[in-house]
Amino acid sequence: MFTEVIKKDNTCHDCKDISCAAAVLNIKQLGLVTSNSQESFLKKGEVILHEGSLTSHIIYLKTGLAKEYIKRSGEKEQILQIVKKHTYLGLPSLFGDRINHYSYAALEDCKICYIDINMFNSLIRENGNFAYEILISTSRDSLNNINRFLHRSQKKVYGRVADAILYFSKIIYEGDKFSLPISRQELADLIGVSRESATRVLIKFKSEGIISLKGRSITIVNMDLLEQISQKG
Amino acid sequence: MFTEVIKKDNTCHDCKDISCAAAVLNIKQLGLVTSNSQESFLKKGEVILHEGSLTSHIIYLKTGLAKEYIKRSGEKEQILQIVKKHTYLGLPSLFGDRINHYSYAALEDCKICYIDINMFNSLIRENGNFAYEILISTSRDSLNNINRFLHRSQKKVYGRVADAILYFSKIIYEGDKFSLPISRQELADLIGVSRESATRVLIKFKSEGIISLKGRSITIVNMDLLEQISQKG
DNA sequence: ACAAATATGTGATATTAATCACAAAAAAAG
DNA sequence: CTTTTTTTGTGATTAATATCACATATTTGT
Repeated sequence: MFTEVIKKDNTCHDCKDISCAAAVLNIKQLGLVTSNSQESFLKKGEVILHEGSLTSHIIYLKTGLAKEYIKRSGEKEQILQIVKKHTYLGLPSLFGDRINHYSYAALEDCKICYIDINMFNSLIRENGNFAYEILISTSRDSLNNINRFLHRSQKKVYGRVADAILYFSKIIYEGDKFSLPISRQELADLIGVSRESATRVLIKFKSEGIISLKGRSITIVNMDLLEQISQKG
Repeated sequence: MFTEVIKKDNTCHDCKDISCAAAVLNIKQLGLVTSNSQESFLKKGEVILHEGSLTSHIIYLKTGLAKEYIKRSGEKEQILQIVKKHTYLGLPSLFGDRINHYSYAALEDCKICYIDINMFNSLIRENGNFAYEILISTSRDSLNNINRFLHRSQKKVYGRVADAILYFSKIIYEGDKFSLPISRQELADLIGVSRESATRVLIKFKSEGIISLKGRSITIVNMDLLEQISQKG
């Protein structure tokens, strides 16, 4: 019985955290994935993947939260997005030029799966439905990222901070009370403003009763107003 | 002989402007594409596709140049990129939610091909190699766009204008002498600055001998310096 | 528990680039 | 070939936000 439990945890077929895409694979293909993938654990703060490295494996985030970012020497860090569990990391890089374009670091303890890229590619070529699911996920990701960037560039600091709070509320935590998984500096890097400006606006929102704020804990008090600020820039 | 020429122009198999992806289809599949697609012509300035519309057909740009942009009422126009021939328009929108997220307008007279989306989708599902090619093209597009946005947001006006000039030189025209296909306002919309600022910087570059400029014609005189300005922001 | 290191908050100042208000030039229309 | 419309260029002004320079918390390590 004990060995059976271990076995369940170790096959993709029985994995609770299986991806939407892998769900369309047949038993044989899933078995292939099982024998060509490797689970691993990372502690909060650890780097999962570094930009510039060659993609030797696909990484699938089974549990936990990570940041997707770029940090070039001399430049300030830019956070593209916060990545939730059940997501493949760096797919566009794999299909683009096989060099990772973004870095990923764990914001919480994470469970990840390394998957062999050659097997991953052959699955795409031999199973159109799998390919289709991957296309859907990369397409949505692209639309979301570009959408966020486009809007950001039209907005002033108030609108951007409002956006960030709504992003954590609606996309990441799906609730209006949460604890930010990132520092003020990182929040600023996520929305492309200075740390000081981000801080100031958060405190302004607090003093105006739009949010309640204590350290990294935020509760949205006046959602309508926050959305209005996000809209109007 | 005359009819043969006509026929050649009208089948995908003999199309000079066939996409990389379609090139991996077999004869039968190409025949299917031929009978489910329709060529069309657009004049400079015409809108090819409007954001918010439902994707009823995939559009493939056979010849000409177009701009990919977003224009919401009240907001200023944002140009995402200039699209060259041999490109599918709006693929991420098709796989995302079937609503077009971007608009496209012809910057030159264009020849386009409307392709039925149901057939396109079934080709992806039944031909993994085709799917793979589509994945490559959407992935590269996504990386390029996000790369451009990320760098832009770190740069001041000088760096952005330099970027735009280099973009037309290296990506669009592949030469250091070209005529801008867009107005000053559109150039500003492409790099996210005001028209006045864009104009001022262009003139500054001209007066410093970095480019020669007459109306919309640009020749890059000092490429090294221009690249340095692009790098240093 | 204490010291050191790191993160956060705050005011003053500087800088950048947008906006405004026109003038000039170029393109389109008649 | 004019007249009208659109695009482009230019100076002055304004507004937004980054930067700097610290003070104050908070976290981490010993």
